[in-house]
Amino acid sequence: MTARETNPNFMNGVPQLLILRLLQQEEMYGYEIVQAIHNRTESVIAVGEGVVYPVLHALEREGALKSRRKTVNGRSRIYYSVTPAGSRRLANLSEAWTNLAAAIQKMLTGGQNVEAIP
Amino acid sequence: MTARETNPNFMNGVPQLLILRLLQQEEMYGYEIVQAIHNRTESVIAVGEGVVYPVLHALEREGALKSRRKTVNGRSRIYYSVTPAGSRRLANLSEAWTNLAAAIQKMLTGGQNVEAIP
DNA sequence: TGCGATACATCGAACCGCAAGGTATTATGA
DNA sequence: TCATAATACCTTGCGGTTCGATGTATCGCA
Repeated sequence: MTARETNPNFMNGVPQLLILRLLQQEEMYGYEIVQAIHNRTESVIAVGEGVVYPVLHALEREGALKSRRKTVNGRSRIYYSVTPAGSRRLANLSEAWTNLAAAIQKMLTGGQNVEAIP
Repeated sequence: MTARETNPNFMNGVPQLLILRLLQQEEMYGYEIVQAIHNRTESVIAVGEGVVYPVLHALEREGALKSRRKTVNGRSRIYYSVTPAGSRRLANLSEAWTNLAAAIQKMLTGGQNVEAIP
């Protein structure tokens, strides 16, 4: 085997994925996202604000999210929602994750070798 | 919320998990593991030797693996197999992964909020 | 005899996620 | 009333993983 291609950091970008998914369902602000992930995964996943905010900024910079300022009860919030580009991004990440999870699951539960490709 | 607990690097240790799983099924050596992961996941996951060897060394150092030298066709190979401690480790990692994957899958496919805990 | 595959190994760079810290406002409650 | 907790935003340094490149040596085959 001369070509040695591996996958660049195949595990990364899960916070990205979750955030995009949440925002596709519903407009949300940073602090709310932190809690939403905590609640909806029943504490299995708990990302802090130090993860969420940088991701939001990066995604907006890349055009996957758009934001609008809104003041509620004297509290200034920045609501984010996905753009069409973000929606496409979500679809890609989502599929990649599904493939990955399936592959791992298969290794964990599955038996021996895959049949050799003919 | 004063207590801000998150999960320490929840995505890491997948190579560990896969390697332990392979070795539980069958004694293998490093170079073989690299290809086995490649083959059995149908190239969805491709970890290089630079990932596998350090993990093997670390796991052995921690007592999760044991090794024996063996020469086949004039080629010196180091075969690894899991110890009881390694088996326990595998069980833990495996369960953690399953929970994680389930939580993410639920967010990706699921609808809205989880019902509030009564 | 020279190239590709086998088989081991290490190291630096890159990257990500985490904890911790910082600001400011509003609500709670002692 | 005055500290504390919760809301809401944000940045930065650290640590740990993973990746890619590189190195060595042997074997088989053309």
